[in-house]
Parts: sequence; structure tokens; C-alpha cells
Amino acid sequence: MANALQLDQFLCFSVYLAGHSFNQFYRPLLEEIGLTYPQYLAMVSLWSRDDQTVREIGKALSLESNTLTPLLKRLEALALVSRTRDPKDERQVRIRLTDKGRELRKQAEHIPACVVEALGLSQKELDDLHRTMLLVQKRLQESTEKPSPSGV
Amino acid sequence: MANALQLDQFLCFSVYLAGHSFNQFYRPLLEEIGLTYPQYLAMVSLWSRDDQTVREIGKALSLESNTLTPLLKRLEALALVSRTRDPKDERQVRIRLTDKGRELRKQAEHIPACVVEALGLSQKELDDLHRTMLLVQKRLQESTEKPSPSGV
DNA sequence: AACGATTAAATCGTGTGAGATTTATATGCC
DNA sequence: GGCATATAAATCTCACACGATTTAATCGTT
Repeated sequence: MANALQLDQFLCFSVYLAGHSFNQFYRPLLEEIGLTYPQYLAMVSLWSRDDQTVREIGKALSLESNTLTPLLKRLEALALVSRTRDPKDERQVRIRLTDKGRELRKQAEHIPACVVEALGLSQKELDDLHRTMLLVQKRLQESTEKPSPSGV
Repeated sequence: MANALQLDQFLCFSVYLAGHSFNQFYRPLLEEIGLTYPQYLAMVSLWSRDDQTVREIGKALSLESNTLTPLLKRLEALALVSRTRDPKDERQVRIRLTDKGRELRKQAEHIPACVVEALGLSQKELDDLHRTMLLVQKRLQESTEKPSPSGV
């Protein structure tokens, strides 16, 4: 039990530090194209599917409007996206790539290979890592949303 | 290659989201004892070794004084730690647990088991996860510190 | 001992993140 | 149709994170 405690302490540290190092690794690469890591993730989401609402992007990134609104305004200021109210539902704001936003994808395309190279993992290991991260996310989110499935 | 790009995009998302979910899971647990996640990590570091300099804690958490100084001042305001200049080297500030800071450990001790339970992983899987996170951190940090080991 | 270089914290400005509240629009029920 | 309810963004406040700079103390060399 002192053992389990110890392990988790290391685990929470290692997850925290891995996230950090991911962020740090991307930073200089993204600096070249003028984006922060969260801005890059929002752009990746839009490159894979254009014309999303703030809420949809938020779902993809696990972020709410309190974080996304200013972030997207910065992307708008960079002329990478446009923000317009949906005429069919004025509550929603639709985010669309501009030509410049689509152009930027080309400059960002070399980045993934840099990460794969730095990690130095095989395809299978990358796959395992990806699956593990998704599982961790799923399990923790389930526990967070409903702390006690058997009612309280 | 469109393949590799796709995989990494998912990977950077999944790592980002796993970090998020970890943070979200800890939040309500830590709220009970009045700490944020980074504050908790600093306290864990001090519980495992008391009387560290800002720099030493920073090394453990991959943080610099620009982040740590205000964080540690908040812990000081909570009366959990003391901050005093080292008489032998006045440049350094030594961080020491107060009695209250040591006491808090008891209230934090149940948290690790919650995480292990939520993850629902075997000891071996937890171990693998931990090792993988450490490896990711190591590889990415190496690449970040010296972008090209074979000179440029 | 003196002065340039190094080191440790602290400070400053910008950009996330998150809880709580607010504003504006849409929906449901009578 | 009219009003309570629900939903989507935006706003506000606080707490990280980080690059860059500043301040203070120590070290190294002469």
C-alpha cells in the first residue's frame, strides 16, 4: 500500500512530465508557423473537418468556450479562420478556415514526422501508446463524470 | 505518409487529452484538501524529500522559477511550507514543510488508490504505462535540448 | 581585492485552462 | 402567442506555463 502510493506518485509525475515534454517539443516547431500547441490542435481539427462550431471544436479538444473563444479570436486575428454566427441558429458561431488557414497546413505537414523520429518508436509501439492514452482518457473521464456509477 | 501524419495527429491529441483527463480527475479530490494539481505535485515532491531549493523542485517538476515562485508563495500563504534564503548561499531559497504541510500528507494519502481504481489497470499495466511515459519524456527532452546530436 | 561571468530567484507580459456567471437565442409546454 | 427552460458563446477571475529580462549573490581569474 505504501507501494501503491509510491507507484501512483510516480505515475502522476510521469504523465504530467510526458505532457510537458510533448508541449516543449512542439513549441519550437510551432513557433516557426506562429502557433501555440492548443492553437495547432484547433487547426488540426479544422484541417480534418472545416466549418465547425465552437462547441464541436471544444468537444474534440476537451475545452469550453471560456478557453476557446479567446484562442479562436487569436486565430482570427492571424487571419487563419473566420468566426461567423450561424444564421440558422444565432447562438452558434461557426469557425471556418480562410485560404491562409488552409495554406498553413502545408507548412505544418512536416511536423508529425519530427515527433515520430524523436520518439524513436516502432509503428506498433506508437499504436500501443496511442491506444493506452485513449484508454486512460476514457477511464478517467468515466470516473470523473459519474464518481459513483452505483448511485449515491 | 498521409498515414504517419494521421497517426501522429491522433497521438498528439490523445496525449493532450490524457493529460487533461488526469488533471480533471485529480481536481475534485484535490479541492477537498485545497490544492491544485501542480501544487499537489510540489507537495508530493516535498513529502518525499523535505528542505529543497526552488531549483531542485523545479527540476523534479520541469518548471522554472517563473512558475514556481508564485506557486510556492501560495503554498506559503496556505501555511504549508516556509520559504527562507539559504544562509550559506543567499541566492537560493529553501522550501521546507511546516507542521501543517506534513499533516496534509495524511489527508492526501487516499488519493493514489482512487486513481489506480479509476484506471482499472493491473499492476503490470500501470508499470508499463509509467515506463512508457518516462521513455516518451526522456526521448522528447533529449530531442528538445539538442535538436541535432550529430552537430549541425 | 576586484571585476567579469555564472547562477538562483523573482518579475513581467502573453497565452492557456477551469469554475462561475452573463447574455442572447432557441425550444417546449401551456 | 407567451413564458419558463435549455443551450451556445462570451465574460470574469484565478492559477499555471513559458520566454525574456532583472536583481542579487557567488565564483574564477588574475
